[in-house]
Amino acid sequence: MSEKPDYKATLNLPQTKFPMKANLPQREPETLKNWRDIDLYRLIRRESQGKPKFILHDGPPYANGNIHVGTAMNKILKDMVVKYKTMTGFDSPYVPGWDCHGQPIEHNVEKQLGEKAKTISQVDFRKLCRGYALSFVDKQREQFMRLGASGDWFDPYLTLNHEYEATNIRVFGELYKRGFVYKRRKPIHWCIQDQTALAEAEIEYKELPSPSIYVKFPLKSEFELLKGFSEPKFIVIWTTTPWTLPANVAVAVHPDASYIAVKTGGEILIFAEARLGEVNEEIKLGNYKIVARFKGSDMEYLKCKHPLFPDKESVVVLADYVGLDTGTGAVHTAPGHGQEDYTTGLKYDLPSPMPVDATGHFTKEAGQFVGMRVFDANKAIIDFLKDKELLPYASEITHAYPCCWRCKEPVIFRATEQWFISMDIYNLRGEALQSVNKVRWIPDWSIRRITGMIETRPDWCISRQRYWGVPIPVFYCGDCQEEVVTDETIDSVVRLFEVDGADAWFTKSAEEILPKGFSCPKCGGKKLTKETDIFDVWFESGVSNEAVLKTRPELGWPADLYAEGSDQHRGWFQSSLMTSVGVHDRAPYESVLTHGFVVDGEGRKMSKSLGNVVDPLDVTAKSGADILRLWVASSDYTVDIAISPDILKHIGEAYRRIRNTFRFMLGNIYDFKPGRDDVDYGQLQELDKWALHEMTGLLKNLKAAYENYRFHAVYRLLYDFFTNELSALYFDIIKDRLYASGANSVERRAAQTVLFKMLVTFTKVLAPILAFTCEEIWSYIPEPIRDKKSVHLAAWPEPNEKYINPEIEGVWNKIFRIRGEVAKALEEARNEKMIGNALEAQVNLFVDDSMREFLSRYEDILAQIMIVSSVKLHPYLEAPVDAYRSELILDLAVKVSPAPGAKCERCWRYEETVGQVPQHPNLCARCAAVLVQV
RNA sequence: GGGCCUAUAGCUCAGUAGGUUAGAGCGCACCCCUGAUAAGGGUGAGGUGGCUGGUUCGACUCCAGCUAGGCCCA
Repeated sequence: MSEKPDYKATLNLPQTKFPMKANLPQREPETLKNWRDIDLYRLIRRESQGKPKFILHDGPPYANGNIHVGTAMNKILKDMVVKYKTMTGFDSPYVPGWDCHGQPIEHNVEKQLGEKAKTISQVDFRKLCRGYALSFVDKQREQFMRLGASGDWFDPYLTLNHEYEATNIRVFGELYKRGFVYKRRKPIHWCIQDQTALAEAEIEYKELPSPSIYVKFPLKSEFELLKGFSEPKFIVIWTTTPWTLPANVAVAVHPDASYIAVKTGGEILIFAEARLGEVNEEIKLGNYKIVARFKGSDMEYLKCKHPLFPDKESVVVLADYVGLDTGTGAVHTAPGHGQEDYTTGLKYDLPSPMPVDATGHFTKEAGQFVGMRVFDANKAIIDFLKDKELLPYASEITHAYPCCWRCKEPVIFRATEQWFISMDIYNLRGEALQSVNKVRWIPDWSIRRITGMIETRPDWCISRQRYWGVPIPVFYCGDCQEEVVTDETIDSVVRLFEVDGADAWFTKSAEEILPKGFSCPKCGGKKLTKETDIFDVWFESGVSNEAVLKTRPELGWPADLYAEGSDQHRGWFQSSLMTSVGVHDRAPYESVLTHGFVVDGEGRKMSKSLGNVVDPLDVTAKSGADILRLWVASSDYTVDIAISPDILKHIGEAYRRIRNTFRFMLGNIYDFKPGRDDVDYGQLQELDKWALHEMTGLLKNLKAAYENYRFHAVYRLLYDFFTNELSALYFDIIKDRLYASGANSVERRAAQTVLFKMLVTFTKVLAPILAFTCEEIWSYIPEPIRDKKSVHLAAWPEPNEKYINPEIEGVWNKIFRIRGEVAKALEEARNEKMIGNALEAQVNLFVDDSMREFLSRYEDILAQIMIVSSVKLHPYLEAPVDAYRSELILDLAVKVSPAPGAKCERCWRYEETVGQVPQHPNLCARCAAVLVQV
């Protein structure tokens, strides 16, 4: 029985326990547990001590619901920044935060309470809100941590913390002192049933009938363009809310629209020309004549008599929003009853009467209509107008009308006193714009957006009529009604909140809060009352730079970076800017990075109704957080980024490619001991030097990409390198050396030296992205190199200039170009069934003299590089007609022929040296020598 | 309706300051290998550059309009 020697066993084949299958959903939680066990975050803090700071300040997500793919992406992005900065020598603490107050939480707690919501005390209600918010902080914390984000998760900042709440007061006090704060009436949605203000999200629209009437406003001013007519003149308006007429102060017309004066039956009516047809149908103009035609702007500042109160006036104003699709092109304007009217009122400095009380009844300001409920007053007003012959048309229409989410009754717009931060009194707008210019905005169009928004934004309304939030710390004198805000009052509230939190505002009286014997600075009154409004939550999150960056010793102000979605140009970027500029005259950040929104594969936003929602928890559970992280890294976040099952599938495939590349490196260094087996640079083969050169160039590009937060460039650079330079070239070529050469031979150790360097380098360089996988790989790296407990503690691999070798790059680019052409020729030979494995081939290269001279220097390794058994050089002119002719390289022909010699049973190359060594008749000389040595 | 932004192969991305047949990787097809093996290698087929006009000798690249989509306003 002749047994063939088992030559396979004599090869140095890869060995590693690093599994090919990632099994991330199981493995990642183990890694997380390990990080927790060693308290990685503290370890990093300790090792970073004394290094320069890099502060990425976390924008607080709202403590409500589960995280979604957008928030997940945001946290991953931030984590990649922090991990990178940490590795590159910065002390980069990350303190996550949560926005814990506000209407949505209040709303959900109310829903849970049901009927009980109406009887529960304010203090008890706030307790429930707090519990609700904290429960979601817990939930989201787990979810964020699962993504691999490193941070001070168990000591986050919460806007409901006492000290944080106190900061609001301090900042408000400062802004007040500097004169930015003022009070003014502004219309808001108001439910007259529940007697409460409503947020936009608490409004439901229902189809309801409303009166539809035309009202004639008698023209009081002399109108130049109608000078020749003695008839009474009227501007005709259309409205569906007659009850708002008592608050009328103006009639708005479109500046550019054409208006006409129509003479009919002894009077002249003015309305938009475009509306003539319908107006005629509705008020039956009869025998009419157009006596004048003019632009809306011609009527500006004309005065009308108020149709209900003859001693009052209504002025004609211009407004772009006046539409010509319905009505008369003239709009009754009551600044207290509508958003647009309010804006127009501000522009023209109109008074803003509010003749409606909180219960929806007219006050005495409404004259003869006093005491009526607004919706009931419609009829009375219509009758009154009919009586005065100011009502040319009355009917009814059905349209979408806003209703209260809770009681389902129609709501009204009602002006109430609100607190504002002025953009212009002390030029906060201008200061903010200047500050913006000193900030680095990424991407660069971001500055256009923030600038445009600041230029046009209205004053900031910081008050809400709510329970769940931080009270606005203002007192009122019971005697002179004056608002009282002094250093003293602010200090006492700050101290109170620091100890007892904002709840104390609701449990203590003004007297208890204020210092003993405090009296009104103006009149000396002693009976003070408290403001009932609370802060807009944007004000709260806006002061985070003050409450967090300035108070936590490990942080610093201003932040180096804010990184949020592009919606925050209006939100947090701005609220933070305004509070900071208002108090410190500069932005709270040095740079701001903004990313787009997550959309589906078609670029559409995610919505339940479209059924295209991707749940990050789902992805993590099924594929792993590293898949999600790789997806984030692979996407260009400066625009909207897409996610879909299909995209995730591709990411999964890319992940496997990356993982296998590492597995190859790990598998081939199993017997390599750094410090013992390293080969000096000078002893490396040229190909090895080429690999190090390429790696060094890559490292430089990677650093530049990371520095500019261009993670998708990092991903692409690495992925392409793994595929093109490593898998297809370097790895493929060195396999022969690694497997077949003597285990301790220089050529094998040389390749291992390079592999080892690459392994360590790439593990580090990918760690900010594949946080889990790189940690896993790290645990497989031999001890002396793995001096840190975690790859995230490791120092960034800086490029080694020694490896830069442009000459080698030139040479090998040339060789690889030829290799590419050889591959094509081999493919043809394969298709012709001449060969299968390329090792069955001999490659005959027909090249011109200079090329031949160049290649002859590499003649003995060309076969190895082409991964064929033999390469022979010939003059180009000798190329046979059936040779493959290159289209890429001038004067290059390739003729593939069967390799001479016999197949070595160990290395599978066809060698004429097979059989030279008698003990191993089936081996080539090289392999035989290896075995003899052993 | 307004502001900012996007639109290059099925997917993710490159494309320098307008200039030869628009690139890469993945995926796909076919082939090889079976000593990276639920791996690896090779070859190849895929693009009216959202659409319509304009400027130019020449436009994916500049301008205008339109369409689709995103964020923020109204």
